[in-house]
Amino acid sequence: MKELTKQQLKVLKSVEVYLNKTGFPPTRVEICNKLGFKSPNAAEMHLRALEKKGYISIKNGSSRGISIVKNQKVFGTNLDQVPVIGLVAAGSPTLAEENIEKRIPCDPHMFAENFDYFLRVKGLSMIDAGIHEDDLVAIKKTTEVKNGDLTVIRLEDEVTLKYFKKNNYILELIPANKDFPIIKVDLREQE
Amino acid sequence: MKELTKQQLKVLKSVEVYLNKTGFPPTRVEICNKLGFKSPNAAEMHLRALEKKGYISIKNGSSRGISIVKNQKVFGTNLDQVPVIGLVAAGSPTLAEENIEKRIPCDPHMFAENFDYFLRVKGLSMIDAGIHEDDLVAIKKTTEVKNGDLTVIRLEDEVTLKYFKKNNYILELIPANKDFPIIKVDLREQE
DNA sequence: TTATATACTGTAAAAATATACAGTATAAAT
DNA sequence: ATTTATACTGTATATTTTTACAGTATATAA
Repeated sequence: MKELTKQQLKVLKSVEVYLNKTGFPPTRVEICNKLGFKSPNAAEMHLRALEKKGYISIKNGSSRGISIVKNQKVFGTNLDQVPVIGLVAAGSPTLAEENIEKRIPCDPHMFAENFDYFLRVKGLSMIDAGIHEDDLVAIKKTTEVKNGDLTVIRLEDEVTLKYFKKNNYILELIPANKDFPIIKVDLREQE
Repeated sequence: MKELTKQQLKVLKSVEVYLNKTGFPPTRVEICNKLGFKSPNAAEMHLRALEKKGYISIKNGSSRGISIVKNQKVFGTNLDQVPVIGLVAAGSPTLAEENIEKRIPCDPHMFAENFDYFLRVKGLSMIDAGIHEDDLVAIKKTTEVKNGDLTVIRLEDEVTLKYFKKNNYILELIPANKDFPIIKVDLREQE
């Protein structure tokens, strides 16, 4: 597990103490008061760091929506902390820390195959496949791609979700939205 | 422990389930949705009933400020659920359920002597003793009253906090506020 | 010297939340 | 027949809370 800074550890501990004392998690402001910060944003940023590193999980928009992540192997259901990657326009989505939006406790076997991470969808190019803005798409890393597969493709600086089709040297990337063009790539010209 | 109605039990269980699932307590609206109520006030009233009966404690004004009361003998510090009684103008304050505002987990030995319940102060008659509106006063039930004691006195339909002074048949009740009169009672006329 | 990461302050707005108040409905008790 | 307890609906408001944005300061690395 990723290491914590001194301040992040303080915040984590103060959440645990509050939880033990009251039975519910603290607010940002309560953490500030306890640790002597003067801005709720100080607590917010430490909490988000703790979330990224997998020590806590935060339910967005919920007051006191903090829960501490245990090494939970509860009743055989293996709840891992699956990372959520933002679909950034530039650069390939990787599991590097700076790309992790947060982690969600869930079973990677919840679908037929297991998967490695979630990708948060930006834009509307997949709308005909029922995938909307801000949806989470479960992604499995693989080296084998078959024609017709829905894939995460990096083309130069663009990362997109497209259907995959390859004939010899001609690669076709088909978006699931009629308003978007089919992209054709000649693999002899471009990688 | 006081018995619960069917609905109160449902609410208590749903709080426990939510807590186990998320790690933090539900809001009134979340309880409503889970149990099919259409008004957050439905949840509120059941929660307040559970609080009165000592099954949960609620931190007023805090979101999700619900904690489930365990039979806590944690580390030797005996945390009982001490009831809070509203100082109602008419009738004697008793530990009967309808008078219990709520319960607070605390050690009855936190002061020198132990005590039976808290009384919530209404009015300003004790202000010179440093007791203000809405303060909680720890009350010990007793049959022996000495002169000079601060006592809870019932006179006909009035319940008040007063200093106690008795000479033969003349009882004097002295308020700790110069703006309030000393009440003298001749015990041969009135009980 | 210019980034880059950590660690904040300060403010503000939108959303979530607790909670008060005024009703309605129903069954059981008086 | 009227009260009483339980169990709600529906609405509204004040407060709490999250969270975004724009800065500042400092130390370390390139």
